[in-house]
Amino acid sequence: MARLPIYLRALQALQDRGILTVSSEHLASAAGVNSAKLRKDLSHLGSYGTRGVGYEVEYLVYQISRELGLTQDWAVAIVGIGNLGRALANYGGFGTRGFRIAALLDADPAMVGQSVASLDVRHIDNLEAVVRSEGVSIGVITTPAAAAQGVATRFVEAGVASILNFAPVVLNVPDGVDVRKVDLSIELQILAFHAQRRADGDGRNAERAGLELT
Amino acid sequence: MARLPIYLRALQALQDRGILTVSSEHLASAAGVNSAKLRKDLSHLGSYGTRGVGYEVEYLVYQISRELGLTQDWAVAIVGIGNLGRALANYGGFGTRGFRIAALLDADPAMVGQSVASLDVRHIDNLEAVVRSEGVSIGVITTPAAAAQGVATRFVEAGVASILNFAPVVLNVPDGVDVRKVDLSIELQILAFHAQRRADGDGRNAERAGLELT
DNA sequence: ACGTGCTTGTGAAAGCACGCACAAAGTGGG
DNA sequence: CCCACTTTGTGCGTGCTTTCACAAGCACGT
Repeated sequence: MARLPIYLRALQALQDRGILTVSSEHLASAAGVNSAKLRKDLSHLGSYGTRGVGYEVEYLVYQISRELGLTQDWAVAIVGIGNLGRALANYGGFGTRGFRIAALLDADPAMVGQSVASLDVRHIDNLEAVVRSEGVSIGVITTPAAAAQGVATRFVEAGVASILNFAPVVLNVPDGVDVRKVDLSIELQILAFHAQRRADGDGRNAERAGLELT
Repeated sequence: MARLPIYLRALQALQDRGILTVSSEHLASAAGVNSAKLRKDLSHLGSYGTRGVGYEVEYLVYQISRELGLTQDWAVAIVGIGNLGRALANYGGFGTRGFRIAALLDADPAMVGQSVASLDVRHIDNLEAVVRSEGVSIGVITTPAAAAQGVATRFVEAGVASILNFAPVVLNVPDGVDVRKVDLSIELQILAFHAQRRADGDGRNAERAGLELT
């Protein structure tokens, strides 16, 4: 389920506050979901709750981490060391969650050799070698749109079956390869869409109110 | 619908290649969706296609832009000028799509006054004033998790009803306020989850095959 | 030992999204 | 003018997701 990471984060926040057990109602509101949904999600992992009490925070953290595969560590390669690539490389929240930035790659010779987040940027031609030597299993693409498909294909051919794509293109990959897309501009457009619907609705209501007054 | 921005991007790519009309089948494969779904989505905006021919690219771009509210321009304020905030400020893809970065805000006095993407970083205390003077209607939060809720509340009180949140917390906002969340670490966790399921499945199959051979 | 009060886990209903498959509608050639 | 071909728009069945509502189960005070 795509919601497990959210639960995990909420649980870790509770853990930091020293809370030992939590009810589904509580955890659900912290995660922003319905409590029945949360209970059903958790019941798919097994019965880890105690009726009348709730869930033991620490045990649940462990179970969800295991289910998500965070007990092992995943080597991540980032291709495209622009502003966004650098921001990701410097983002501290990965290491603590089982993810290790194993390599930074770029096509620009001026970028190669620079040190970013205590890693040397290497040339994209080394992609296959890096994937093999570092055991990379997750690829992150932060290149311009035009370069993204090529990088994705090389990742796939090198054996990387999980790709996180920040470039604004739909990637074409074989079955069995998992691509997730994050598009900042699309998020803004969706917000604008809802904002306009709100405004349109207000406008229409105002008009109608006006008409009714005449 | 959340898919309209994807269609729009695909259409603009077609437009750049000088293509004048497109069939639902074609556009759907470019956008990575089923053609029936695409036709149903488009039919909700009205009947803009011609049977036997397809859709006129330019007209469809205009209609979707209008539906998304991209014909007006939206002022965006970014709070939290760390690596990610800077990356967003420098990202060029916004201006061309009706979004204008109107202000950059940060709580750190050392950051205030610096120039990022030809904008002066201003202190967070000016949030309400900036929202009013620039007509900000979309707020982007790229602060650390601990500061995010406070910023969100100030945005809401200043009249901003659309928030894009990159901080790893669930924001608490009143009804009528639209929050979208982008969490890089969660995306990686979902990829890891699927990767592990693939691996587990392989393992189980291998085991079963092994057992069947004994 | 027993009842009271909470909380989980889940059956059942409702809602929704997806995709097939086809009728309606337009185009172009003969 | 008609026919064959293409493509849109949509009715309908199917399966998944979400939500409600409640029985089963556990802890605690008496």
